[in-house]
Amino acid sequence: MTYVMKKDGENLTKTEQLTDSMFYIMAALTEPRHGYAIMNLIEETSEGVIKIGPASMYTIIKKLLKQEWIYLYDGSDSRRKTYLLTGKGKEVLEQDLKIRNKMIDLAMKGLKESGK
Amino acid sequence: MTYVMKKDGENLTKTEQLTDSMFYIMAALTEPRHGYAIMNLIEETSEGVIKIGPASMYTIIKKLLKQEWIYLYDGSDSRRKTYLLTGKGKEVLEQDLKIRNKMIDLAMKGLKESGK
DNA sequence: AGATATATATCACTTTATGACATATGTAAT
DNA sequence: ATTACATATGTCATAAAGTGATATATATCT
Repeated sequence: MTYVMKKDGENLTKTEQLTDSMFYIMAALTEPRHGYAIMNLIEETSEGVIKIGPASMYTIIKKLLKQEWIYLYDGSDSRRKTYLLTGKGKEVLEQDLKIRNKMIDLAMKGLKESGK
Repeated sequence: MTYVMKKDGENLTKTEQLTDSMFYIMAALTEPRHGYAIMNLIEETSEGVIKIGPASMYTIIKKLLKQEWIYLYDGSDSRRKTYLLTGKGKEVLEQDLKIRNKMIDLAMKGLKESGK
């Protein structure tokens, strides 16, 4: 997702789909969580299928911060860094979700009709 | 998805999540389609957000054939190569869908509760 | 005949993801 | 107080995945 300024100054959002890993992490950051907790949440939610290791986790967090889709929510605990979605981050996640749902509908409709 | 043979000979499926692109293409192959048609379907379904170019398309088709998740459905037309999910492919897609839905639920529940 | 849309394919390059490792703190048991 | 383990963050080199540009050929339309 990048924000492009049109000639007339109106903001238009040029949409790009999130990668899987970015989506998972942002999905977890609708409420304040720190990296380690996000890793566990994703693993639990996916029944152990999706595992985001520390390398992926902290690489992606850095990227999301840079985009300003998440922010450092509470640095009070020096050991745990807690993050949360920004307003822009929520918008990006919502837009992504919309497309993800469309693709899932396509797959589910197709499987149903192929009589599985 | 890889199939692992247990000591007792029972088949157990060790699950791995599909990449986005693999998922999109497999979602399109619940009915017979050729590469070019898949590209268009994905672009249309996603309202132009997701674009799979020929490089990605044919690279991934090759990979899916190798895994035997799709097969060459009808080579009658020498110009168009039509593909379809195999039984194994359907299973993989269904399993993937299950996890995708769980992650989407997490995101939607979170967004809702964050009062957006 | 020329232009455009359809259709498949490959190559070199970029982007993204990750295993292995390093570091440090909290917590529980001996 | 020491060992051991879970928690927690971080980096680096490499692997995996994705893609823009380009090439080739056929079909369709004017």
